[in-house]
Amino acid sequence: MKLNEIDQHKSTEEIAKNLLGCLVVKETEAGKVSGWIVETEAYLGVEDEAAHTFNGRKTPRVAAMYETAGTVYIYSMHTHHMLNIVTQPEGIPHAVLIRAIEPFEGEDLMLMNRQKQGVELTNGPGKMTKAMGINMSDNGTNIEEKPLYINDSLKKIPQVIEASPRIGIPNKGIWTEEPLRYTVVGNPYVSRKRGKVSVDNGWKTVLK
DNA sequence: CTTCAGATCACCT
DNA sequence: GGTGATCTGAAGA
Repeated sequence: MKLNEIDQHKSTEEIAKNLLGCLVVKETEAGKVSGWIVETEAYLGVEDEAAHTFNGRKTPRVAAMYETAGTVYIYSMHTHHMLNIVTQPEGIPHAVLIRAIEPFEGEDLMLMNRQKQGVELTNGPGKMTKAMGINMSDNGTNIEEKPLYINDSLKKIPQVIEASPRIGIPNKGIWTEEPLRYTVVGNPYVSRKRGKVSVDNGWKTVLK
């Protein structure tokens, strides 16, 4: 499948916004799980102090970041995994972190993986990867191919997209405050959410 | 409701 | 040996 959202001519910030509303799908032996992306963050390669590739750092762990657009980069930390998608041509280590999803298919499988209910199922980067069964075996694979892929033919459109500072980035100069985090306003699965939930979970009504 | 410490480990220095 | 792109449960306001 060809992904319109990952166009190498677009900026990483633009792609981060376009990915909101896309469906992430993981197919495992146990079954299929999927959910709509409701929260992303942009990481801007060598100049971004908050990125793992700041100042051109290139170690085995971050190697996938330097691959072509659409490559999956998994970062593990504190026994949690985080899902990233490379956004630029080979050699330019920009990526978008998928921070939260709204469950669609396979919610029963997510419940088994997480032992949590409601928004706690997928409202954070480590939570959604655990719920969907995403792990290091997905590192370096392509987001346009199974078993982990994005389906943009069922895309939802956010009513309002909000930009805010990224989470967990202290003491990184201007990069701590830079609004590179994008959320679907009013969606209950957005992490660290305050305020109330919108009708339709913040999605525009489908008019087809 | 909000804040905070501890878990726990791969990877870097 | 030190450090996190986090999560959780417990304690405080």
